[in-house]
Amino acid sequence: MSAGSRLPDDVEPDTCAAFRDALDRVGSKWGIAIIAAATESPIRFAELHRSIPGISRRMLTLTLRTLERDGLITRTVHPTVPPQVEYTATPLAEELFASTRALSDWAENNHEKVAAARAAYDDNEAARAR
Amino acid sequence: MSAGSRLPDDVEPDTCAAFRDALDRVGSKWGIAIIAAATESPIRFAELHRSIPGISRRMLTLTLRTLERDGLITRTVHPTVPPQVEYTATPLAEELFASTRALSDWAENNHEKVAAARAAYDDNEAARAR
DNA sequence: CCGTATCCCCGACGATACTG
DNA sequence: CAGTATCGTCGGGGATACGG
Repeated sequence: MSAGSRLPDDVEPDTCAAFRDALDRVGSKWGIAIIAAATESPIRFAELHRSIPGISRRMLTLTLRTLERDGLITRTVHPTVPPQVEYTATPLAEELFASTRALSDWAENNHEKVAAARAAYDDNEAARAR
Repeated sequence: MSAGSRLPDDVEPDTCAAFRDALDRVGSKWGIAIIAAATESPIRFAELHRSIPGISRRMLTLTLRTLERDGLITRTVHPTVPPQVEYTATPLAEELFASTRALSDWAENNHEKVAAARAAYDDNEAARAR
């Protein structure tokens, strides 16, 4: 975009800014799990709560609200007794979820390499401490 | 892996666990920016500090250590006076960075949709409050 | 030039109890 | 069933100052 600069090349701020932006949408502790659970079939609050181990009702509510606000989740209230509420991931969320795959795959494929690097690093540290 | 269950289909925990795992590596505030700045050419501490606006020396050091520990950044000390240290992203980090692209692209392409969704939601909220 | 050491703040998250 | 209210914790990250 810019003409050449003399510096060794500046960082592209746009790319990593966009990444941070994505994280603001889906980087929270439960965001992705909720979207994953709500893709392709509507799911009720209690089901959601059951299918995501460890989440509290509070965080479920909060995260759902954020996702809804960002247009990633649709909330449908059926005025029955007892009340019934269904959540569905929007197409936007499904695209987002798909874009997540590359990163997940990387993590899955390279988890061991990272673990090995850590072990080596920590070993070195321990040795240095002696 | 498991035989079929009767439930409406449980979430795949592996996928989103892997995503969370990736975030543990590169989800910190400055992680990606540092990797981006250190790809394809070694870069010195001070240069890094200059090319990433807003980062403190403290966070630069801390994040670099984590990345180094995970095998994503290589640290090379040249024993000169004054001291000179160069950081380079490893091939592993470059793969990781590449896997980041899909998400960044999504954010760039859909930023406006999200903004619109927010505006609509907040409008609704404001109306409901009256 | 390349970091470390301290102190502090704030927002994400969890636990628990209550409500329509 | 589907939330809300309140309180407390914990750690990431910023400001500042010092050291090799």
